[in-house]
Amino acid sequence: MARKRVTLEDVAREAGVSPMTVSRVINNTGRISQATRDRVREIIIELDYRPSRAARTLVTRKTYMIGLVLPDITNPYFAEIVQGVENVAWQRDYSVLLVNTDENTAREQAALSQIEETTVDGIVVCASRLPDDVLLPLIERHQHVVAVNRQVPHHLASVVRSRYAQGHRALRAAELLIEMGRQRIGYIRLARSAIAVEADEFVRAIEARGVPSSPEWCVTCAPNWRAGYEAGRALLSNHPELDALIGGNDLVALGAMRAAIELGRRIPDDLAVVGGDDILMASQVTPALTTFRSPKVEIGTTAAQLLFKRIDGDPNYYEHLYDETLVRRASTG
Amino acid sequence: MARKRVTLEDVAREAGVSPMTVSRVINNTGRISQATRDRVREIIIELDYRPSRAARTLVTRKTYMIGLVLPDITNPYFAEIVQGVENVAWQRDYSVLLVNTDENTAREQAALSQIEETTVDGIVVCASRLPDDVLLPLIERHQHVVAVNRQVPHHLASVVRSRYAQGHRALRAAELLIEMGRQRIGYIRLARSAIAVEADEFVRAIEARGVPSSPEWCVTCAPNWRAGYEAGRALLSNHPELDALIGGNDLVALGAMRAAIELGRRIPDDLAVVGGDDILMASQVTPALTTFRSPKVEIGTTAAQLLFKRIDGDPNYYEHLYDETLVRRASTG
DNA sequence: CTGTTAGCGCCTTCAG
DNA sequence: CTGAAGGCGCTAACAG
Repeated sequence: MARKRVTLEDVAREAGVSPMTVSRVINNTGRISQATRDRVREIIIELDYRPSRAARTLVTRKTYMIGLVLPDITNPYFAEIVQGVENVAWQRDYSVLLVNTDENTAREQAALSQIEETTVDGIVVCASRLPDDVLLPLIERHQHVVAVNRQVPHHLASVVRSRYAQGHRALRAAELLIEMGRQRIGYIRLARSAIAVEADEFVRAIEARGVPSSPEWCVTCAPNWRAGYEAGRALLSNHPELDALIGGNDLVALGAMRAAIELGRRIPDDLAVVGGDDILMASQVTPALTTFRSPKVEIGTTAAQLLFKRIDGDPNYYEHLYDETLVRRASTG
Repeated sequence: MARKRVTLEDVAREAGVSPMTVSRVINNTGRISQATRDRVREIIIELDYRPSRAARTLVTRKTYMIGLVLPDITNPYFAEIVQGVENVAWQRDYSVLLVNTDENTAREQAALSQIEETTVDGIVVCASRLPDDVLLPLIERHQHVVAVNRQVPHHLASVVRSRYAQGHRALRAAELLIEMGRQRIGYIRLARSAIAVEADEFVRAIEARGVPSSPEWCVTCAPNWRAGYEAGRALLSNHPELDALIGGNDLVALGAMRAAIELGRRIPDDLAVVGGDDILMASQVTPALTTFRSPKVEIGTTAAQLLFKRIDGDPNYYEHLYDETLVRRASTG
């Protein structure tokens, strides 16, 4: 059944040249006469020869693959980043090894330590949930890495992240809500997120503006719709006094908004809601969600480009900052 | 800088054993005394030895990677399939090579012909847009392939697909709409989709029920929200008489529904809308979208399982049929 | 239980 | 412009 694999040597024999010549034709390297080049090409097609990646990798040490580690592919935010990375990789004839860690840090850790240089020429790590003391040693072993939405020492990786400080979104959202007269702002922050602000910091920032706040109005949940729904339901049941809600990302905010509606809150009259990354759904629900637009595909393409810069030999690490712009919609009135 | 790679031999030398022994320890194969096993393990850690995948692949002919080819990762439908595939691969210590073809058939073709057996141990192909005469030769070259939502000869690949015939969803939706009294049903079908029904077939099926229809009420568009929006806008502008709309999938139906709302149609009073796969957004918009629920994650896990069956040596190809169940929501009244 | 031998398929290096 | 030799790092198949 499995007829023997066609190798370089087979092609060489058939073409009456040395394996080396065939190799040169394939890689377009060295000087080869047009005649033999054509002849070899013919034989390659005739024999349906396909080079062995493994053999090539063994000697060149290049895999022509990049790794992409992310927490949840079903979050449209990450799906768009994947699209960006994929596009750039495609143009460079690279493949993308996807590792979806399903918000599981153990899995992420395993992935990062197993995806060696022998598997992949470089790595893009998205919004890692791992603490610094676990993540940094892990990326230290890789020659080329780009971190997305995560601060990492400049000598370890390139970085693509928001121009603003961590927690910026939540604080900026709070500011907006206060300006609009909201006085009791709930906050559903994301568990283990590098960009979340701590509850007490959030409380202090709000109180600094002369508005009451409380750590009781802050809850933490996983970054998906279901978790947001449940967190919102719990928070609003326990604290009916809230007149505004900030979600760590759109999915969470949308889940919470659904819970609010089910609990009879009218939005934005009784309750204003703000999200975080502007996924499609945010603009399509009723009322539409006020959120921050982030350039998702661009994040992916830039991350891939910075990675290829390194792969191409540039010894520097870079930092790319992107802007998040507030998009005001009906959920805040 | 790049300190020399640590190899099996280094470990062997340091441990005072033969490379073969080290290999056996790593692969947990053969009988090794506990003493030497421990000793070797120690040295491996001490030297921070990592096996070379390429070298191993070269001799074993196994890459421990599977390929996943799909048209659009930003469609939540496919994102969930990815999640399913990823989970199974993860359990088996396999990696997933993702190829997002961006609805570009040339790219899909390239991917399928380049992702060789030397790169990947098997392939899952989702909803290929390629015509049979292009797709079949392509998958013929691969030892192990699973096709999702696509009919393929039983001797070429395993298949995961809906229990119902092609076009079932659209026809079933039409039936429902007719039952509910709709008389002028528009259809936005997906371009190059294996599950779409042809316009004239659709028209005939409806007329067979004594309801008027017309090919003019059928348009074709790309399977994304934007395209659905534009198709819906055009269709409703040209044919204000329509009182119902069927979309090829949820994204398209949701886009069309948005267009309808912007054109002043009240849903479901003036216009009923039906979608296709039940993504999260379908249940969250207002009015919520009537659609068909498909077991997306299950599709992914099943596809991966069927693939591993083959990889594990089962010579058979299988066919897994899943059910799509109608979910009636407000968009149809 | 452990070692030896012989490649896997390709590319680097050095000769012509 | 082309070829010969050697080795990348690992494991299969046999010996012991």
